[in-house]
Amino acid sequence: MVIRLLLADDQALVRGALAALLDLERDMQVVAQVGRGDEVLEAVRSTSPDVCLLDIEMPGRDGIGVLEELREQAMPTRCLVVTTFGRPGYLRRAMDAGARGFVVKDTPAPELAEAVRRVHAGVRVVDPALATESLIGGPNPLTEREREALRAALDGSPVQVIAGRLYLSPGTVRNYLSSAIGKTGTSTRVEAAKFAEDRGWL
Amino acid sequence: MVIRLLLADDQALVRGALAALLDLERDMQVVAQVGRGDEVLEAVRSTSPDVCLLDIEMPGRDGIGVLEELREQAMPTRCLVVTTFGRPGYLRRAMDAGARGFVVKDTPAPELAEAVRRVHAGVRVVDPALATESLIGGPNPLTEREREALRAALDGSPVQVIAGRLYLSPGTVRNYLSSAIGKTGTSTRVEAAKFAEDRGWL
DNA sequence: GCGTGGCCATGACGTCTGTCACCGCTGTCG
DNA sequence: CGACAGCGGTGACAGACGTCATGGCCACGC
Repeated sequence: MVIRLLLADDQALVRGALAALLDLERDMQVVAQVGRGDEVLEAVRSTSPDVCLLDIEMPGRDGIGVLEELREQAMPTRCLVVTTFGRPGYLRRAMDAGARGFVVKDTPAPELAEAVRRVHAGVRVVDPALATESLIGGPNPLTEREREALRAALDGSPVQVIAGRLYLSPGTVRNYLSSAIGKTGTSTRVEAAKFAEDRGWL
Repeated sequence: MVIRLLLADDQALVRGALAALLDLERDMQVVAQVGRGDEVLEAVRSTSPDVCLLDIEMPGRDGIGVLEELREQAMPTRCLVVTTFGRPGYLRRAMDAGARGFVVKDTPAPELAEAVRRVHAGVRVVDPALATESLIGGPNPLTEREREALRAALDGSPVQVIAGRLYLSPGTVRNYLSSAIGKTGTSTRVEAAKFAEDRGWL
């Protein structure tokens, strides 16, 4: 009656350390570890774990994408997202994408095992502090196009380059960015992009 | 004859997991864990560990600052920096600040214990891939003022704001940023700032 | 049917940005 | 001493940026 676990985290050290920690629990067993998002599905297929621990930021495919992929394939595995600092927007998107739990790596270690047990039992687990932060942050006011423009503006690229990446006219891009600047209460597109990114709006 | 360890990492889960991993080694014992940079010195004083594992990004005081502090206080502890993805500039600055080793969290777990042993034995340990990356990155071509201007430009602030923070004329700031843009081969200040940050030039 | 809102675009406007030339001042090194 | 590099500033200029008004197109809801 052990809970079979899969760990997905790009940092090998963290992954191995988490495995060591969870393997100490008598009712848990780590049956697979992967370092890339696009390796999760295959690992789930071959080992059929009870619970997946997913990081958000991974090469290959990010945690949100993995959740969507697992749901599309109707895999019975329940997923607990374990990620670095709480971007409230990630919480919303992760739960929408099918996550059964969401905790940050800053939580005390003993709580993780308990969160795994609750997820395995079918209970949804969300870090309470994150949940409140997510509510006060409010919903995402940006349109899809505004988000795309902001994502492309994150690195400071000129409007012409952004327009090229989005196959849009430079004027249109400037309009979207101007709108996003207004909605975020900032004064430059880079500030708006960072503001939105911090809230997980991108 | 066990190696006494102190762990400093802001993510409680990672910290606890690393402790679990390293405590499995017969010749190691974790004697202290802290989650903030400004708690390291006191912990070192009270537990006098043989080796410190330091993260770079921590609240309170970053890893580089901790290294400088420990050296100022002439603490005999040897420090191994264990951080997320390799910013070559961090490597250089960490070693200059007194680190005895530098590895990324992406390294295979078994190598960490070995790195700890080598640091404890007085050998300097540097991830080979990072060392080469640090060399090809070349030296930092930016002047002190250019770095300050870039740091203040990282969030996309307008020149006026940057000038206010640096107590400089807007024109001067523009000149520094223009110079930095030229040196980095970029075309906007935000791109230049990100470019420099990636190389640890800030 | 008609208002609403997102999408895409254009044009005009004023401001900000990036570049360049040039100034003086301070050190430092041959 | 003169050459040189960094620091701080000014002025001018082309181009980029942010704002606004306006237009057409489409989908949705009352």
